[in-house]
Amino acid sequence: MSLFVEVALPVPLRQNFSYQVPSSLTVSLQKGLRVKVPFGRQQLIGLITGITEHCDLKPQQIKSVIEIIDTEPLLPDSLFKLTQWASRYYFCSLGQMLSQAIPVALRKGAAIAENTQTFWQLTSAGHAAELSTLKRAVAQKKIMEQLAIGDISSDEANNLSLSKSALKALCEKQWITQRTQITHPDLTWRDKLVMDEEPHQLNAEQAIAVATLTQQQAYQCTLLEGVTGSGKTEVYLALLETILSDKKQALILVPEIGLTPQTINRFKRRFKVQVAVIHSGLTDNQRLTAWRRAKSGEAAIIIGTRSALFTPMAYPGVIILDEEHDASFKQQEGVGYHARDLAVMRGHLENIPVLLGTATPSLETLQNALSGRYQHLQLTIRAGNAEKVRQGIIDIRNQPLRSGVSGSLINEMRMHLEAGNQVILFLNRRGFAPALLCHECGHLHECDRCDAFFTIHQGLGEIRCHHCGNQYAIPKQCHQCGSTLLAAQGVGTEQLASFLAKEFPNYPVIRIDRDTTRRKGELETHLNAILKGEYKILVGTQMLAKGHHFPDVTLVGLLDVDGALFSADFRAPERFGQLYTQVSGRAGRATKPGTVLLQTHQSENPLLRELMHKGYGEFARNQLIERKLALLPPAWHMLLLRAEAHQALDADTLLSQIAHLLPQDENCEVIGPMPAPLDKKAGKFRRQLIFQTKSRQQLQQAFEQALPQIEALPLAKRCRWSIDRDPQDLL
DNA sequence: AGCACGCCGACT
DNA sequence: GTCGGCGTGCTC
Repeated sequence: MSLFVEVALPVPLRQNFSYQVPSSLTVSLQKGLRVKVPFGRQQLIGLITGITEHCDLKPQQIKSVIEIIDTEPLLPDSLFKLTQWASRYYFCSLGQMLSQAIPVALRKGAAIAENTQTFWQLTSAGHAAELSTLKRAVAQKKIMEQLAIGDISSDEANNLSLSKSALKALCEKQWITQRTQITHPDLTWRDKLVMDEEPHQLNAEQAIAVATLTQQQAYQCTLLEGVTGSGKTEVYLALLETILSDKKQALILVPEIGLTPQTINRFKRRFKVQVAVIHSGLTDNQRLTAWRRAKSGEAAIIIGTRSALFTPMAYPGVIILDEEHDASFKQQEGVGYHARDLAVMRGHLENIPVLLGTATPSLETLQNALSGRYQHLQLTIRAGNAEKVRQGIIDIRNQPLRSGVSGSLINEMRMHLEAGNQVILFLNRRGFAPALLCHECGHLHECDRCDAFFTIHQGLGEIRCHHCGNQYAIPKQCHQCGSTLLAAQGVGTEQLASFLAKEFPNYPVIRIDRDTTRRKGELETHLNAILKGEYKILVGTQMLAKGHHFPDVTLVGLLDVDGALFSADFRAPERFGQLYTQVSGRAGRATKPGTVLLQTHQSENPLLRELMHKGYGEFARNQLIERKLALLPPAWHMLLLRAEAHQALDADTLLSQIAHLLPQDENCEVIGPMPAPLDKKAGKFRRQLIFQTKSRQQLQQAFEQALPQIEALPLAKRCRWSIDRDPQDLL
């Protein structure tokens, strides 16, 4: 009798695949093992999700499993369940979810087994060898001398910069050889936790928070709402002390930009334990090593960005998500999962506490905290009695602006600079100018593949489309009328920085945006230079706002408040509130009070006024009420369907057909199809459809029911379309 | 996503 | 005459 397995494969198809298991392989069949299978013309590695004795497919359609790779399931039960849950929630296949959740090396077939270390050692011939014969081979002689003292691991060999070719040569002479040894996980931290650094004295609020958190034994989600400078990290560290002494591991998730050496060191310094750091810069093998160290329990602390959420732990103790509101926790490519939401689910499944920390909670989390689903802890005291910042609005209606800067802001800058301080200006448009305008005919130069204007990059001598990467030399003549009177329209960071350099020749200016920090480590270098005071004027996009603290900055200017506040996106006010609160929390310090200035055409805007006078907490609570009235998340639940086609009509038709398959009543709403905010991108037309329901279950149920019918639509096969549950933005 | 097949433009 | 562009279709 033959056996079949259902296999989840890393392909973007919403289904599993059945394979026959040759009788030679049926011995240790089990759910969760990896298998190598033929797939089309290629071979892929997938995970067994089920074992059956029957298969409905025609025998000639079924292929056979090539190899069973594992002897034990790849993932602990809780993580297997988490990816399963996530694949249902995000309407993708388990295979798609898994391909985000497991390290690439494992998807290529690397062993789950413990980490191994390779050593170089002398052979008996090597021991007997006469070193004087190596007079002309200095590198080889050095190696032989080292090995005579003792074996050397390949890591050490790298550190000692032993020559690779010399090692190879000695290997060929059979004087030395390699030996691999399984490194047994070092779990001594569980016997006795050793501290490397004395904990700081906690203030009353922090002590209460820590006392509350350390009592949590089972699943419980907590929002730790702490103003900037209130010492959230101290609370994390104190909680970690309890978790680690309880012999349990901690998983710490931080935003993409937050994983700086400073952050990591903060955790590394306090405890004498191994910390596994997982970030995008790791190679596949480094990532796998970190994964194994976490899985074995050797790494007591695992700290990483979004995808680190899926790291297995032998002794799960707590999940901490710092800067909970940060948008980088939502995956944008492929399956758009939200690490915060999945972290909460993982906490459930592992039955461990989850801690969400931020100064500016997302409305989703705030709602859960206010409704009592999450415990709500607050830190309101700023360390060192930092003085409250001075806030001001610069009304720029009818004001002359030079490169986007008003006279009042220039004056204010001069005062702060002359006092020896630093100034930051935020402008969320990189490049020199966001458009190229013909002075004679008024033609604005548009990208030929997108529905967007070209941004001028003066320094590069190029015009670029920020949406598709299209680029040309800056034209000398208008494309429409041939006039040579072309003018830059609007202001970008490049122009702003060069204007300021001229205006303030004695104060060095630095620009921080995606253009100036393209290379790896460049951001770090620039940040350090800023901290050292090498620059006095800092110009940047939001990139500069996140997670960095510059103690000598006393003036922060936000230049494009109007653009940030009135974007088409429903989350724009929330985002602006968070940005504003983050930057104003960072201006100045105890001895140097900070100033935050906003340039706007809407100086009377009630949202702005509320934010400035009542603070983020109240602003956010009112935003929640508005979202409820507008039937928007988190009050209602949203699913965004995007379709892309060369013919706008195809995308439109597909989405209308989908719209007809979705229920519509007082609890379910279908909006669209409508053009996506960027109508045409990279030569393709984009349309979108929003499906909203009053409750989460309704959305799940209704869409699960409609999905097979949607997939059966003929257009659905020809048209590129995607599902985004809980979209971050509608762009 | 890969990978192959197939059909039209600019090159040795 | 071919190389190579990417549109289309398939994967147990």
